[in-house]
Amino acid sequence: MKKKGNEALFESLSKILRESVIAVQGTVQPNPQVRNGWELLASRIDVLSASAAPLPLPVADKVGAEMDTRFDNRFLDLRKPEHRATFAVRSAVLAALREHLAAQGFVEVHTPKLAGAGAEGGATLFETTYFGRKAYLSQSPQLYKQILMSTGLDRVYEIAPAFRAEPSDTVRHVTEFTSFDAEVSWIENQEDVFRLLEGTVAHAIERVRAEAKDALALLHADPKVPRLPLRRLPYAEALEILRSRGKHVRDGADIDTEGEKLIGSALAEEGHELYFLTEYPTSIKPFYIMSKPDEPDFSFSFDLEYKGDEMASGGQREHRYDVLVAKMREKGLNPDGFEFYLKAFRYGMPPHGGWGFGIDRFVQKLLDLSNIREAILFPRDRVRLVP
RNA sequence: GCCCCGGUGGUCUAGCGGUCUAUGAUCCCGGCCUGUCGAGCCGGGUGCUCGGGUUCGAAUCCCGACCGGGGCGCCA
Repeated sequence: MKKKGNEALFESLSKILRESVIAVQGTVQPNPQVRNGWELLASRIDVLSASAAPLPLPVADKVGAEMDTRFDNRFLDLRKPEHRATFAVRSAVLAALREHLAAQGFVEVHTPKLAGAGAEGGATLFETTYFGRKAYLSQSPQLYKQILMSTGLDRVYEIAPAFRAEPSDTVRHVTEFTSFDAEVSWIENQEDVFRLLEGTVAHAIERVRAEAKDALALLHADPKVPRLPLRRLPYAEALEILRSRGKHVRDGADIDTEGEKLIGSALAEEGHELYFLTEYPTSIKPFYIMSKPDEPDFSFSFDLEYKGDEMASGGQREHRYDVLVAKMREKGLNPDGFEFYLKAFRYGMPPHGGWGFGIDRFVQKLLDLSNIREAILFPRDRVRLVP
């Protein structure tokens, strides 16, 4: 826009406030001085929607903004291309998961998010009312996807919100997250589950690299495609690694965050960003996980770790009715409250296994985002319920 | 919930007992300049989270509330 030639138009242009929505009519012509090689010589400018000032959040300015300010004004925050890029990547991840699992014969399902009873007991549930009755927001599709294993829908997955009323205040927890769950029948053993999960994750990273190049460049991210099979690190070996690094974890106890990070850096030194931590003690896993027949204190369970953070947990499920009921009692749960679930095990249930995988966390680690909230459009945490 | 750190114009910051009628940037307003830039220059505008206390004097020190950041627990 030049002042000489059309002073009135220049004047009106200079009155337009930042972030206004405008329509410009004019001539496009090449110009080597301009970044993209083209410039638009305006002959007419219409303001379709004027912006107010000052902006509650800088968009094109030199100054930054704190996370809280950003999430209070997410619509403006997302006008920054590098913030939008995260969601292009997230979308590519989701497309890749669906594409890959469809090719493996999976069916995408949806299970209820309103439930009459707590799924696994212990976990903190959001309570709500349902026509005068108590109801809860689902914290996991676990029991439903297992029920489906008795139906002939042998391979299912679900990508849906999950709710946890745990007051966790960390960069990797939110109260509403997107869970990618899968469950597979007729498995031989856990290896079948490992292969499916690692193949799916590797495919997702490959596809993001291929299809979200611009977004990755904006985010200065360069995720590595893992070599398969991923390292399987049994719990007992993990404890040894910790001991060799001066950290003692009692055999049978859970590995705390510090330990998890130590193992993460140990395996990173061996070149493993992604790996399975396997065969956890039975005592720290839920009732539906199958114990090892030869060492019942340990289980056919696993976590998938990525850059020292937990992405998924899963395992082979206990499909034998009597054993399952006994395990519930051992964990202090009353089987009567789970009749809707147990019923499905009484009339023929194939051996099966699966996982629950955190999409938001995966996008966070994939892009090395410092906070999981960055990977969510409108995050929900202990204090944030708006917008 | 516990531990550590912090709350200064719309936004992001400097200041950490008097020299603060508070720094710089951004933004907005006015002016100048300008062929490429989240351009530049000049002038103006907007602020110490709230409530107590200490002190001759508090943005600055103490206590509390509220809010935020990080860590832990827990997990996806």
